Amino acid sequence: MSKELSTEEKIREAAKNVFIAKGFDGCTSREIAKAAGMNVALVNYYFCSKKQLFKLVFEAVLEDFMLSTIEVFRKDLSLESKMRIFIEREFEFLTSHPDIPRFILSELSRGDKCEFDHAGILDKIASTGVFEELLEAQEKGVIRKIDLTNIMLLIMSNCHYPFMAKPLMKYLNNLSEEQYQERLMLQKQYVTEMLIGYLFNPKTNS
Amino acid sequence: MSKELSTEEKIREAAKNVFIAKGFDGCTSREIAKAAGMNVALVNYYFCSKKQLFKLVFEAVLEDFMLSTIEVFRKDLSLESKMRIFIEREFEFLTSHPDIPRFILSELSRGDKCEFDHAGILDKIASTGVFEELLEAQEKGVIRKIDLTNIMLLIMSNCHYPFMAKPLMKYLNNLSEEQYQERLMLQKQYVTEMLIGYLFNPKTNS
DNA sequence: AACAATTTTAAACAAGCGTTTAAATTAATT
DNA sequence: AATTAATTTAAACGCTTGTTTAAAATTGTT
Repeated sequence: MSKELSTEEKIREAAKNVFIAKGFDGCTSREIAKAAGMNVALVNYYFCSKKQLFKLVFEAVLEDFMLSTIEVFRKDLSLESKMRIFIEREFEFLTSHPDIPRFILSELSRGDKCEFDHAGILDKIASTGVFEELLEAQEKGVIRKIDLTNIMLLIMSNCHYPFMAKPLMKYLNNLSEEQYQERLMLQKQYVTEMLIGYLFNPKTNS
Repeated sequence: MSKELSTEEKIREAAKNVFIAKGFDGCTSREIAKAAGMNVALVNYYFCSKKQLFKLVFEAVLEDFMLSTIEVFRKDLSLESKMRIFIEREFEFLTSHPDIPRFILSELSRGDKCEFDHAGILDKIASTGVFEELLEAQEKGVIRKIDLTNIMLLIMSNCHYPFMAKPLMKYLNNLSEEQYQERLMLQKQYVTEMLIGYLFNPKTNS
């Protein structure tokens, strides 16, 4: 635990936590400064404005979120193994960062905050070769012929939503935190089986 | 289009739209009043405070959202047919109200706004007999033996998330509104097939 | 028509917002 | 050690926030 973070880094780190927890509209510059143990004016000294600080934080979080688990597709494994490991790691990442999907979708949905620079993300995903691999597998009849957007949606739906819906599910079903974590680990298995079963070996299904 | 709404109803209606679009933190009392064509003071005259108005709106939206499509389980159809029709109507409802899932999950995740009264919702869902029907189907081996919480999660993930993720998916994949609507309609089919295939006839799968 | 109750309005309130300023402090350079 | 630059601070700026007030306008009642 090296406490050797610069003032700028401390503010950026605190801002990330506060923004993710409360959203851009739900927090104040003073709250961020206090969380970083700093004076309010320092936020603008280093980042010009709350808006600009948010833009920096959001872009970093989005990139980290989209790229953290995609690396598995560079490995030399079968597509099915990659898919299983990808889902495994996606659940692992979200267990540590359960608020990030909601944060990203919420802030993106009111996009007038600032224009986000996402240019590189899809390119970096593409650089793993995952898209070519999927298309090739479709032509070989290994996986179902579905638009990649829909495949992404199927996988992301089943990985992200269980974490986003935690307050609702705990509330409706009166579950403790531990109980919900149990359901999450079960959900990971079900989701993996279901997605693999649906996407792969399409000849036996349709 | 009867414009015969009372002042109170006009404010409630405007508040619903503004809250759903911008969130509790993202809008002001004056904005709601203007959207209703009313004076600011009238908001507090009829609803005491912004917080209380929000609580009323949120509870109504949540109840409407959770109950709008569950009625199909009262019908006299096979469980599989009910499931298909349920998903169909869920997508239909969300096509008209695409922002509601994100609204509910966002506002619930920072629950200190006010305590929400949800007591009746699960009871009303239970009154359709859907839970008994599912448990019975599980004992008969018709559907996979999975905790109801996980079944709910599977269905809700695949119905809600595609609408919540619209800004992200349009952005990442450079899709027009029309193109995304196309994917949504395809997604409905895929989700239906996948869920039915996974949940039903479990003997042939595991 | 006169009165009372309800509804609507404009104006104001203190408190908090993002941001700026200018002075105080620390660090770097000569 | 003296001087300059960079950092940090406390205080203030104008503005918006949620809410309240008290008067005006409308409606209902006798």
